[in-house]
Amino acid sequence: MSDVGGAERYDPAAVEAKWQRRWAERRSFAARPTPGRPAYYVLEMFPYPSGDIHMGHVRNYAIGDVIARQRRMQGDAVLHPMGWDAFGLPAENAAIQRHVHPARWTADNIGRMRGQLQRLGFSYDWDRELATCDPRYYRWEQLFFLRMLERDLAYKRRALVNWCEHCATVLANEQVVDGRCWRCEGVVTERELEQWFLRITAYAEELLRDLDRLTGWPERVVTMQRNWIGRSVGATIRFPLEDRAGEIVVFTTRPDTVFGVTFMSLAVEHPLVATLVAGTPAEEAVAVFARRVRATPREERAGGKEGVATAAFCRHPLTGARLPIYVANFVLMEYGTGAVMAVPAHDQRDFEFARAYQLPVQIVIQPEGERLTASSMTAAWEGPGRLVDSATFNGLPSETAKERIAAVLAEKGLGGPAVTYRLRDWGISRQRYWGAPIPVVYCEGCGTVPVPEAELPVVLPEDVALTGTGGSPLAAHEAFVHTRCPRCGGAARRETDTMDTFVESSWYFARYCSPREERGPFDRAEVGYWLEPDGVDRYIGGIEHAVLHLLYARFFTKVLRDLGYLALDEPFQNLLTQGMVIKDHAKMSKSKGNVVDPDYLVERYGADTARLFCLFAAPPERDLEWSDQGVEGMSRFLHRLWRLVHALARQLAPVDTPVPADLGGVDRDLHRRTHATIQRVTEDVVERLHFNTAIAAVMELVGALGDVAGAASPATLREAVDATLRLLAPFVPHVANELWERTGHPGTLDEASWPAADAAALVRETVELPVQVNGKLRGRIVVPVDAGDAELLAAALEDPRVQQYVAGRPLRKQVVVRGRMVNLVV
RNA sequence: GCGAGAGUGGCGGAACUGGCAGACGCACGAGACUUAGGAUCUCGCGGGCAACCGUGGGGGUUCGAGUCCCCCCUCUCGCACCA
Repeated sequence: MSDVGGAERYDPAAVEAKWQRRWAERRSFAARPTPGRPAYYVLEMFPYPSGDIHMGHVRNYAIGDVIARQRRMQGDAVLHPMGWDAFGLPAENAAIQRHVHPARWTADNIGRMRGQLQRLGFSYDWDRELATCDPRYYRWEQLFFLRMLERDLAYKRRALVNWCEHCATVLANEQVVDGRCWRCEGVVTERELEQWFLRITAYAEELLRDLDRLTGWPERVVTMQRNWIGRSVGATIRFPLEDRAGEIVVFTTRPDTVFGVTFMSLAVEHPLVATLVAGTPAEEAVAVFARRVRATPREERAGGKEGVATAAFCRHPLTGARLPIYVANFVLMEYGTGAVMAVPAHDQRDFEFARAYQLPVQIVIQPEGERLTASSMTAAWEGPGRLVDSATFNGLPSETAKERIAAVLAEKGLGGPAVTYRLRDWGISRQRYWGAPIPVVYCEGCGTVPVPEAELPVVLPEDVALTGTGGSPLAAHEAFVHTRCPRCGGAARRETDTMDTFVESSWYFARYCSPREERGPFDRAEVGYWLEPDGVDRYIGGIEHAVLHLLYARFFTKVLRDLGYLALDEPFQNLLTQGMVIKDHAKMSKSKGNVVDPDYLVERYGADTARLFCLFAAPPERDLEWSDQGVEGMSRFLHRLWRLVHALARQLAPVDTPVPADLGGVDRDLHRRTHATIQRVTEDVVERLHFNTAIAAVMELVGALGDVAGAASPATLREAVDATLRLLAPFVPHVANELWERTGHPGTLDEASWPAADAAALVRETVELPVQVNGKLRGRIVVPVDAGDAELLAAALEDPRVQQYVAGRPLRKQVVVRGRMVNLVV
């Protein structure tokens, strides 16, 4: 290549090292509350320190970095922190397999990954870095737990829980995916254990209601959370037992079908089952059946409708009819009351069950324009209709009947309107070592006693034996387990379960406001400045957390608000869920062998190229198909930019030379293009978050700049080059900064302002408009921008190609849209 | 089954409110510069000889539809015996 302008070759490694050093030395990205400046908090979901940064991280953080850098240039005070979701199972597994302590393993990984992030040039405020395994972090979490305990938002109970055999621990409902562990994909079974729960159900209504306020969230995520919370409106109905005290309470969404009940179905786990069958001939059969159902994994239970009759009966609360009680495999103890009133005529499951066990079908809803008969039915009628054989409710539409019947039940003390949620309380006990200790002790005399706040943190001891042979390592740590009861001073044992790591990630975003604060979890002023009242301005992460993390964090935010820590209803005002990084039509993963190593990319092409490709190849919310050749393309663009700017350097007017008002020809056009690009890029970056089109627009400007290099005046060239570098700064900060410095700017580009489009520059005198004949493009005309309809029409008719198509035929209609097009209908 | 989203060149993707389909990039082709080129630069690049035809398929609304309406097909994701 000819050595244009005497410049040396673009060497990304040298340029990037130089600027990264400078940023670190100057603490360029330290977030400082600045009165009079708008605060902007942009956050990417923090990583689990698994060992290495992967392309998914690079994409996620590149998106966040564009936003952070653009906002800084725009004049906002920006908080853009990074930290580590550092507790969790992989650390423990590594310890068992490789005999490294989880703390060591985690710290090493953090060190390595921090270096990788720094080499990518992300503009984090490293002074605010935090790791959740640090006692200075989790001590506050323990405090929150104690406060939740006081308010009965944390509680312990014996419960059926999801147990992952492989991970040897309990999983929350949210962590069971298709009957398998979310992490290791091992089969999940049921176990009954003493567990700590957080009462997220107390917030079900608010979590659901406030979804409507999350207008900055993708609808998909909102819908998933709505479905997960799963609110059902209906009624509870009490069915008294026959010949003994007690009753079966059911929840139903169809109180209108109550007169169609012909039997009862109980879950095998229902507490009443044992007493109902005790000493009856059914006892043995029910026990066998219950054992079998319990042993069946949840996903397989969905097979067929099966059940066993107990010998017991109950009474219909309104008719007094005698109803047999069954135990059935399809009734879930976790939902509603674990008991179902069976209405075979109007519920498909009950219908199938009734047919299988020859139970009566009683029609009580007749659909519009049809006449169902029990004997001819092949499926339940689950739709609306009018009530029949329902005493005083006959003739009512089913919708009205739902309310009337619920009201009557309430009057008579037989039940009443009720709402049920699918959402369960959050089980947070984990029988594992590498997590935050749950701050309670068990005293023989006093029972469960909270650790006094003054004694926090309950520090996780490091000297444990990690054998992998089962059982919590903490339980084997004598010095940790044996303690004194804070209440009576007697001997006591510590809780040896640790907290689910999702607890740590439920509040970390708030801790970033004051990560070093020791007097409390949050510094009032910092939290007030950065976070309140609307939360993180822009949160970016993968869709896989749509219900897990994002629901827990919402819950925690509301709890912290009610505990008086935060004046905040929702943690994340705007959410951007970025797509996966795909290669060869599959998600990049080690097991598939299709990973691209960011280190290699940085080494070979530089961080700027890696970032640019991630941002250019697809809009953020879509999946990104990896292309090695696409990466080459981005690298070429940066080399071209480097050469062009160097070639132009000597032609540029001094910094800040104003562009004259009376430009002509090439200059006028370049000036206009510069400002048009500023406008387009600003809109794409700030409002649409479509970085791919923003980059494309800058590429066009760079192309135009190359075309007019020799012809334009120094002042317009200076303006165009400066604008290009400013617009590129958030995407490729190293090379943009370097070129900025090399084109004579005294300050750094990081400190420069985001350019503003000048409306006057955008004005054009003439425009080229398409002319259609009968809706088909036939010609183009160049007309003054302010041309009137008549002028446009005349110009259109003068176009030779248009004339050819009109061919003297009379105009039936003409459509003239000023500034857009002309359509002639003949 | 319920819910959400998506189908545009060889590929990734543009076209924001109905108004020039395919911006930008990749791949590909031709040429230039060269001892050489996997560097760089220039030009071309939806299909068709053409009239024309083209945004998953079929209808419709409109002067005009990738965009709006109806029906259908395919794919992705989430939930799923939820009473």
